[in-house]
Amino acid sequence: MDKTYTPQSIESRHYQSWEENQRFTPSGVGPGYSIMIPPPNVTGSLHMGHAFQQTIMDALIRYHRMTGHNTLWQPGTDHAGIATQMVVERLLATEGVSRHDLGREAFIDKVWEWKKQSGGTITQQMRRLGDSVDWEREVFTMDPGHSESVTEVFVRLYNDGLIYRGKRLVNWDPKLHTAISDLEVENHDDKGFLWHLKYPLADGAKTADGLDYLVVATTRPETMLGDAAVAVHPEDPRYQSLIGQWVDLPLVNRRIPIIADDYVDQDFGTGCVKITPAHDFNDYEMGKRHQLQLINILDHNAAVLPAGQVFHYDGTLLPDADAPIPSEYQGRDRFDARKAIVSAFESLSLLERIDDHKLVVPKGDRSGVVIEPWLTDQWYVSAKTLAGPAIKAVEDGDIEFVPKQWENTYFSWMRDIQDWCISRQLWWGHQIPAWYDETGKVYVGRTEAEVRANNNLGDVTLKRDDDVLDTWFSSALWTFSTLGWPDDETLVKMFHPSAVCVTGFDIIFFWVARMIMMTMHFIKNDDGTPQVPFKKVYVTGLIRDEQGQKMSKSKGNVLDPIDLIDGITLDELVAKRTSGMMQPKLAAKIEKNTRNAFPDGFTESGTDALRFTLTSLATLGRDIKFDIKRLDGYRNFCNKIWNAARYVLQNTEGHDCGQNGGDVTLSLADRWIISRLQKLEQEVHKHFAQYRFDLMSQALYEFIWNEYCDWYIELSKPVFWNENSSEAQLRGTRQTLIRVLEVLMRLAHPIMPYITEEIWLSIRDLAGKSGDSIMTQKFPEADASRIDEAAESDLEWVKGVIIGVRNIRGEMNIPPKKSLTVMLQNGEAEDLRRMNDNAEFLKKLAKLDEVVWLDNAEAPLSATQLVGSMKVLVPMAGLIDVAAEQQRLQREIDKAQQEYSRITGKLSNEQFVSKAPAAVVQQEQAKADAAKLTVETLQQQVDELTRLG
RNA sequence: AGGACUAUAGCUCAGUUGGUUAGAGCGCUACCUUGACAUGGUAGAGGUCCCCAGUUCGAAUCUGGGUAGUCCUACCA
Repeated sequence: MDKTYTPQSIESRHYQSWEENQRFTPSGVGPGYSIMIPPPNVTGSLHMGHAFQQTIMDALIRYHRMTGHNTLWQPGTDHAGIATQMVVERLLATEGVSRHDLGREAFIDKVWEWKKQSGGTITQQMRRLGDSVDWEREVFTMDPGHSESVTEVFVRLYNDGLIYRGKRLVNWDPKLHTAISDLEVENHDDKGFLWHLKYPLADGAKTADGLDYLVVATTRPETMLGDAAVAVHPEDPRYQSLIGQWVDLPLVNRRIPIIADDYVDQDFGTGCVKITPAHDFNDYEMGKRHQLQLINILDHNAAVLPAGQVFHYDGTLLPDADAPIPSEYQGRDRFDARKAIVSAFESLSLLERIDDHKLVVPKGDRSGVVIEPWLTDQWYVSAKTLAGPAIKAVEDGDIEFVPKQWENTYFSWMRDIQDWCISRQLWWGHQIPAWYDETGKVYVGRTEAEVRANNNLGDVTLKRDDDVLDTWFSSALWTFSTLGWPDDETLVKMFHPSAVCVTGFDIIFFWVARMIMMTMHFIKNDDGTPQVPFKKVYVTGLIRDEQGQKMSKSKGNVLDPIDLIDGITLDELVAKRTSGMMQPKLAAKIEKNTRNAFPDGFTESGTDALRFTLTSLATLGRDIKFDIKRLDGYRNFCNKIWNAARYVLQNTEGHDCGQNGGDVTLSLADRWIISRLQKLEQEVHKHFAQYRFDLMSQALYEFIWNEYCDWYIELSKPVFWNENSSEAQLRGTRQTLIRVLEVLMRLAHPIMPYITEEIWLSIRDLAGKSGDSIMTQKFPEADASRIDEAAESDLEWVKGVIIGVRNIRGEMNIPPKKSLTVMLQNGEAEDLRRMNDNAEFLKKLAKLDEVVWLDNAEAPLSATQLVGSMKVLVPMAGLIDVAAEQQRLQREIDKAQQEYSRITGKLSNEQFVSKAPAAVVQQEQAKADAAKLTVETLQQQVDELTRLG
């Protein structure tokens, strides 16, 4: 092995070998265990969140592979309709070409081209991360197989009456020219205005106050062009007499009725509300109740139409109805029209006042522009029906969220679920399998031929629906469509339901909930009951930057996991973060922040260190602030492992490690580390079962560094370097040294695949193992018979003495090189036995010349530490300042005295003694006794120093 | 408006069913280049567990209230 740990030189080598040897392919043996990767957007690249989730998935997959499961990790990427289309359009825009210039087919060809080029980025990143996904089964959501599933699901849902088409208000994105679902709308708090407009009463009517107008308040004055009524509360005394009367709508000269509806809040503004059913969701509902006219005044750009279009609620145009729009507003953008309309009201003295107003503005999550409620024909999924079983599955525990509290989030959304608008006016995506004849009648089928055949259409002209489906409609089928549904269900039987869905809380609604609904509708258990897509949902926190900010490209604080693995200079990092920005103005700020946060860029850490860092952060909380210091620490940990392995090899290679039998004598240290190892194995299994990757990492770190390296390796040295060691003793320690390391490599492999493979291959033979890769080895199982409590407490005693001596050295500034004589006094028979058994360990690790047992003999002037009741004495003879030692002892005495008083106080409380469990009382009593003994013994020692000194 | 979550060492975080002297890493202090490792070793300093009240023999942990912060959902023109 090389002297230094260089991750880059081992990582690519092993990944390539795993892939070439098809180690990621399901074994075909054992119970099925599968995870379907949340498919990343094909045109993007993986960020820290992906690295985090994929590390967890890979750890689970590798663990289950090693515990004998038939394991499949299904990879793939998502076509991400809007996002991808935008990326490609932006690319085209740099050449001055729009998608309309190209036409639909040519544009889609361009997208495929881009996908081909960019899709490799993600798969390359996944390989670098060590993901053991089954590449042979990789799926892209626009692949023919997946597309076929999408069509099949659409057709079946349509036939089941769960998909319908209708003209309704939708969230319209006037920039992207498509409908989007509720979930894709982000509500932003914003400061705006409340315009108070006067609407003159018709036919000479007057208000209770004698005014000849009503005042309505609005945040969107331009919508008045489409007003259909003014509403008041039915019990509002101010307007009782006006209900059923009319107002003359200014500018457009239409009469609109005054209606009563208890939706109106009497206390807000004037208590009068203008109703625009075609441009507001609440108004739409009210309009429906009162059969008001639906007057659309905007086009797909959210610019004002030449004339209002009046619809009925069944979506048909009312050709006779008239909603004229004055020419000065026609064709003007909504915000432009707003200004013009406000000033028109002002010049007509119809603008009462303008108030500042805080409001919530809906914006498209992709485009960022203000969403317009707009009347269009769209396809919907009746979500309520599908939601029923999906809710029940979680209620019944067929699906469990980890952590559990996310179930509430899920329930609250599912129980109030709205119909899902699934059509998108895009070109990139799964085109809706619906055809229209010349009368506009719709036919749904898998293909045009099927539609014609099923409906006896002969050679009637049919036109396919232009729209595509919401990307999430397709990804909702992910768990079963990737397994070959509907053509071949062999793999569905083998791998479905998947074991766990590892994802972020931000897509519980988008994806998790919809997967559950769709899967349960289409996939059934043998007994005919709906089958869930996965049994667990492991919800991870979001990875935030070092300040706790969400990572985003526009903030310039994203981290590319590969940069952490390979390292990157500050200049390169700055360049990366400031390139291709939507708002180049921010570049200077980003550069400054970056230089400030990472003045040295990143040094190479390797995949294993990154993965270990990510798992150690995987607590069951919400947010994770990514602290680069943690990564540094775990890179050092990898280095520690590397060097420990070097030590092990140096002392085992070319020696007899008992691979071929032979007598073996185990030292106390050997028995101790073996015992500790069994407990570690138990712990790791437990943490996997409970998804506590943080505790698992911590347990491994703790064991490897603080037990194996700090103590066990050090304790092996006295055996190896003692010329009196027997062949059996040497063999025993070599064997333990190598075998414990070998087990540790298997235990750590799911988290740190590369370094464990590298080391495992070098020590395999010495450890008496065979096989081509650690990946296919059995995961360690604890052997309870090897737990040795006696060895553990003996070794604790040994450590206690050594630490006691080191403490005296440290506190008294005795040079580490200086050999000491140590005396043990006031001990019991057990202490004597332990001393005799472990003299070599003590001498070597505490750097002692000798250890002397004092029966009743008087001790010389000494510094003292206690191990239980036994005194560990370091004779002072010129080494130690008496006063200093007395002071040090006094501090210890004070501490113990405090402890003693605290506990005796507790014990003298009758309530405590009578009500607390006997074991607790006993334990407290023991603690009190120990503290008392400490005080007495140390006090005695202080007196002794006074007497002798 | 409703709901969820968070608050523990200078920083980033653990702390299971109430019983610890409240832990880890990083950082800090002192000492140490001994033959796995200075990406290291040894020893150490550092905490009003956000505040108040309650339950209990006993509260970082349970309950109620408050403060601060984060997030989700909904939204009155």
